[in-house]
Amino acid sequence: MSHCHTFIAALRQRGYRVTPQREMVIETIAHSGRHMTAEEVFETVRARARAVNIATVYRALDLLVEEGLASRADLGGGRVVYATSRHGPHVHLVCRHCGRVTDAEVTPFEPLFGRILEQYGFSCSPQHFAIYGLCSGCDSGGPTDARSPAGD
Amino acid sequence: MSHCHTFIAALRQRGYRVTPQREMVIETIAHSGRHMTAEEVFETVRARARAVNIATVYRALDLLVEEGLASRADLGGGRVVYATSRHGPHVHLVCRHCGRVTDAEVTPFEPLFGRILEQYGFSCSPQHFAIYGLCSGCDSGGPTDARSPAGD
DNA sequence: ATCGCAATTGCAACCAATTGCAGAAAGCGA
DNA sequence: TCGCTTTCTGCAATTGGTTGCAATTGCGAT
Repeated sequence: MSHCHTFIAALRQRGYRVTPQREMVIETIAHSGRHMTAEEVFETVRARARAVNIATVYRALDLLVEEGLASRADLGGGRVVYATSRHGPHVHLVCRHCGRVTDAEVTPFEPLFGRILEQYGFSCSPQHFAIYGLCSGCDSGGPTDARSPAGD
Repeated sequence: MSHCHTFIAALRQRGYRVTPQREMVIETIAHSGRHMTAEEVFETVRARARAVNIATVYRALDLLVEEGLASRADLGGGRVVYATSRHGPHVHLVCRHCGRVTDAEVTPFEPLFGRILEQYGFSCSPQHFAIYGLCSGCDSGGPTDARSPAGD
């Protein structure tokens, strides 16, 4: 189901070496079926082979992203998550109050992205960034920033 | 034009102390009229008072954001920029190839944000994040950048 | 103007992520 | 299967940003 062998074969085919470390990183993100931070990947890999170094995990993830086999999404605030490219594209809605991440369909964004392309010549990559805001729980009660009562 | 005294008065009114460090940070971002990184603010402040510590600049900027007097935009890849709240809201389009930032109007986004609010109960804060993608120069194939930075 | 206290700062330790380098090992050819 | 070459890994040092704490200082009370 997770097609690890596909990713591994892709690496080999492109002249990269297949090492146990890379194999475990691939299996980790492929089996999880969700987005993971590098730290989470590291912990999972380390449960199987304690000697693996975190620098290696970062480098393996970078390689996968570079080769288009995985995607990296920057959720802001230093949170970066990875998933295999088989994890379909979607938009991350990140609550800037509670930090919760909601995955949203890309479809409703497409007309807007088309318009941005027309107007600014800029083609959006929705899976690579996060939309900041407030989720339903935090919007109703919590105080927010973003307003300047002292304006002028 | 930069209304530093307004921000300073706002701080004092809310019970925060007005220190030379905070004053210089406020003046720096208010006078620049653009987005600045913490490092840039630090360098500017340090040109006036060498002894100021960068941790203080970070804390001052955090406070301003917390109090709604400044806005923080996370451009991804660890790039975080600050501006006073007088700098009107807009969306940052960040090219993930050449790194160029284009400021876009918020207006065309609003219907979409309304729809996201309906569907997910999530209210977007467009000035706080960046839209990743490829600018016209990088999208067309050529890695060379030929676009002028659209304001800021 | 001075006092006193709590907020604020500078310092240094800390943390997460990145990088240079020497040794280890993947994978090719023999 | 055995070396050889080149890549890859682990380690340790480094970087950019954050945090705990003692010393400093803004500012209201006196």
